[in-house]
Amino acid sequence: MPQYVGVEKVRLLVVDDDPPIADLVATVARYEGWEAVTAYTGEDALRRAADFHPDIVVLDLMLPGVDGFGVLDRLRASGTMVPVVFLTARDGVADRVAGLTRGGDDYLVKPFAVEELMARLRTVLRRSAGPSFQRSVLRVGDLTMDEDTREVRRGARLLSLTPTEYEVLRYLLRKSPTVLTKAQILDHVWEYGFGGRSNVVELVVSRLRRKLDESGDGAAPLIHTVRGFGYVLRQAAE
Amino acid sequence: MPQYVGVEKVRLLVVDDDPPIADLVATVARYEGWEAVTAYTGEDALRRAADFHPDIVVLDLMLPGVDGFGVLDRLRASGTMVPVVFLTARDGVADRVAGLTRGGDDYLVKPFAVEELMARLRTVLRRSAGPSFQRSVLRVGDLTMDEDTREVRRGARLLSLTPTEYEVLRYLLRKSPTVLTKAQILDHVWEYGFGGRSNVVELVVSRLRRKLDESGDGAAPLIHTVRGFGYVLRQAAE
DNA sequence: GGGGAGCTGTCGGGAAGCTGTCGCCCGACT
DNA sequence: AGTCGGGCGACAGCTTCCCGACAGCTCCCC
Repeated sequence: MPQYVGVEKVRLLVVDDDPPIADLVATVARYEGWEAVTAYTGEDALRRAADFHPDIVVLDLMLPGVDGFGVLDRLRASGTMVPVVFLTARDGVADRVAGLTRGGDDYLVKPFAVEELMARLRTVLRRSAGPSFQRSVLRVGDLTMDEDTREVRRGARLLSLTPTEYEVLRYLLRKSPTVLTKAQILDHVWEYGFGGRSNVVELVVSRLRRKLDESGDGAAPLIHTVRGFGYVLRQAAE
Repeated sequence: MPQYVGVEKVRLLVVDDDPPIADLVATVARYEGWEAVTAYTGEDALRRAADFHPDIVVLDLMLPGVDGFGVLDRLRASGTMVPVVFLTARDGVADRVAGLTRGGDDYLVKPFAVEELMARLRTVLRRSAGPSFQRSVLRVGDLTMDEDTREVRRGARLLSLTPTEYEVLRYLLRKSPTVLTKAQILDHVWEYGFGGRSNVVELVVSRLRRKLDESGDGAAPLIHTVRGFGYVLRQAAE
């Protein structure tokens, strides 16, 4: 499985006053092999930051007490340059956040999809690692995905994917050659709280297949159905 | 027997208000060499978690009193990051669960098959163990089963199994070289409460044998009948 | 702010594959 | 030689999957 960020365990601090959300993020991160710690208040966040020394912070801006900006200011005041990825409500303070996202920082609007959050965290870490960071390119067979340029190619042919298709394909790529259930794909790629208990995943996979394989030259299919279980992305079943 | 998670005994807490279900799970886990403790109420669950320090929790969401979510919140509030596998009724709170399971935790719909639950528990444990988890591959003779890719091979030949066949074979593999009765196989691989007191097991074994041994080169049979008792998977009968 | 283009998800029909029942045959043990 | 458990062909009902058609939505451009 592609490993993005060094060999060390990444240390992540998650700050959100909504425990399920904080816990969700922490759990996903651990699932990726990171170390994660949560804080539900601004004060707690500062305390944790002081003794946990995170490599990256996920910070909700809507905190009771000391709000997200306050936490950020105090973090910076204490001299740490740890990169931060902000979480904000949709119609919230997007403009003010935008001003803060220079450097290695970034932000995401709630509700978000966990794969997207993890992708951004990886990107931010990669960039903050130094000026000489290398491109992140996922590859399976003759299919490549450049996560910086968002270019996806089958061989030399450039594919034009919609955002959803891109996310599903990225997840399949990252997990290849593991077989994923539709529920896993739905849970990781769609926003938490998405109700659709439907066949969206099937549909997106169907559209992806068409784009991946459309060239007349009969390229071998890359996305395989494991009937009764899910989908895999990999070369040649046998 | 393949061992999935370290050398220590896994400590499992099972929380379900239906004692037969909780006990069923606990019994199976103990049979696997784990330590298992049950709780039938939310309050009891929290108490047990506090002094038993489980490595993993099976948590029914439909609890009287403090419900599953409440238990989870309080567990997290007390700082424990123990992974959880949820149980839910079919058309129940599936959406709310989804929000919680996008992490590395997992969930299962009742009624479930015991082997499937154990498989998921092992997977969750494996992944939460750290970034360096390795593939889980079961092997007996020249038969291999990769639990991540779901690839099953006899030698180099790739087999194509249906979900039921896959589950039965996995159970036989995991228990090899123990002889299993048809009742054991039925009880572990089929959902509890399955009515078919029939010859389904024979039938699936029959189909499996054909697929395992079909190659013209007369590979030695791997599934052996112990007449009047059951089946074993192992090389060379004696 | 009106119109258009593209994206996303719902519905539903049709095809393919999977599962369990029936029942006959066979081989093993008595 | 008889009895009984096991093997397995055939089949029917059901589940799963695929994908065409369409409608609501968003975003962008004029």
